[in-house]
Amino acid sequence: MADSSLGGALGGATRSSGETLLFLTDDQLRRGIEAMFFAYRGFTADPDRILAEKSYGRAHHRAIHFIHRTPGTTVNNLLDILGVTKQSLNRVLRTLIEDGLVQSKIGVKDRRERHLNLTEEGQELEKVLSEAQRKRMRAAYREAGPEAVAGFQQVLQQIMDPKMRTHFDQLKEDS
Amino acid sequence: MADSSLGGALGGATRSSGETLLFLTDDQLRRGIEAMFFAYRGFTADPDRILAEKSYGRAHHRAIHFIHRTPGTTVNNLLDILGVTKQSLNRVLRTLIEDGLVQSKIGVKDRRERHLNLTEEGQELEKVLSEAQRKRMRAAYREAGPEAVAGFQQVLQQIMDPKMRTHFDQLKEDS
DNA sequence: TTGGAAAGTCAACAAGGCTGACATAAACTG
DNA sequence: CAGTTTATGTCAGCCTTGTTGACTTTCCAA
Repeated sequence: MADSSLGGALGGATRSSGETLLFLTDDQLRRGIEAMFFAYRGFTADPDRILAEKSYGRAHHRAIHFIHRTPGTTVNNLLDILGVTKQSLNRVLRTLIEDGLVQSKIGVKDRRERHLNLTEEGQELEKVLSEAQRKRMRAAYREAGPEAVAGFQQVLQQIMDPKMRTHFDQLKEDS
Repeated sequence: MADSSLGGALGGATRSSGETLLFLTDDQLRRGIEAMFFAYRGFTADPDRILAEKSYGRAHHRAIHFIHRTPGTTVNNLLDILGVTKQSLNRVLRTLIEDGLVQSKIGVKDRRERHLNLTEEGQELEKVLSEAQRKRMRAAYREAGPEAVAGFQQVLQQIMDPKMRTHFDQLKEDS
């Protein structure tokens, strides 16, 4: 086989336009996979500690986060974003409503719907949680620099399922 | 306060050397946080489907991954990397050993230790799982390009807890 | 030879996923 | 108006995977 063949394997890498794509080797991919694993642990560590004190879990954090992001959202919309069953979400929402962190209002146009909002107490917890998480992200961003951050965002968006990317893009819009 | 003061807030951004660091606004940070959430779901989706068929879970995948990465590792070392309790890990390891995917050998130098290795069957499952996960990462890397990938790695490393970064770096070395 | 480390086990519990079944109210449709 | 669909909530039960605490066995090392 001639050396000039296109797309041939080269030590696990692929070849394209005569350039070796080293960033696509299985080794590079494995590093990315392990980085995702270890980083996600760090990513959730700070909120987890705060939540544990209040005997809440990550599920509560996610609900609080997205209710904060899209105030007045319906249960169905939240289910779609969070990707869990309504039974699972309902268990979490019930405790948040009982504890006075979330308010559920019957829809005006469609009275079957429940519109969810954070109460003042809910806003406070959201702020504590998000600030703890932002603090770590801010430090990471600062260390890595703006170009790295841009790449970080690009790759994460590609990793998402297309449906989740739609949700992500919609959240981005109403900044 | 004079306008020339350093480190003053500017529309949520910070100022450094006279340059506005837009990538450090709370809005940018929030985007990163949401991207991590949605991307991690995609990241685990493919292996999760395969594992569900075999009635295993993510915990089994993690054990298999790191045993594959560091053959002959001890239980204690694995505990350190995975960051769970030995009871939790033991439950997972027991099923993997019973099912013939993992082999546990008594240490030669220190007979208290158990050295873990994947059996041939274990290697096969590991390959299926990691190839499914790599496939998505490979597509994401290809779409984003090498510079984005470098940034992706940099930011993830900064998000990790220092202790986890040590583990990550050690795994990187013996590539 | 004895203390302590490594490993394993048992029990109990909780969070947070899941399925299935069922209830209710409201909206929609023919 | 009757029937169907939709949105939500709820009950019951199951699974995985995390936790703590107590205890045993093995066995290295001082």
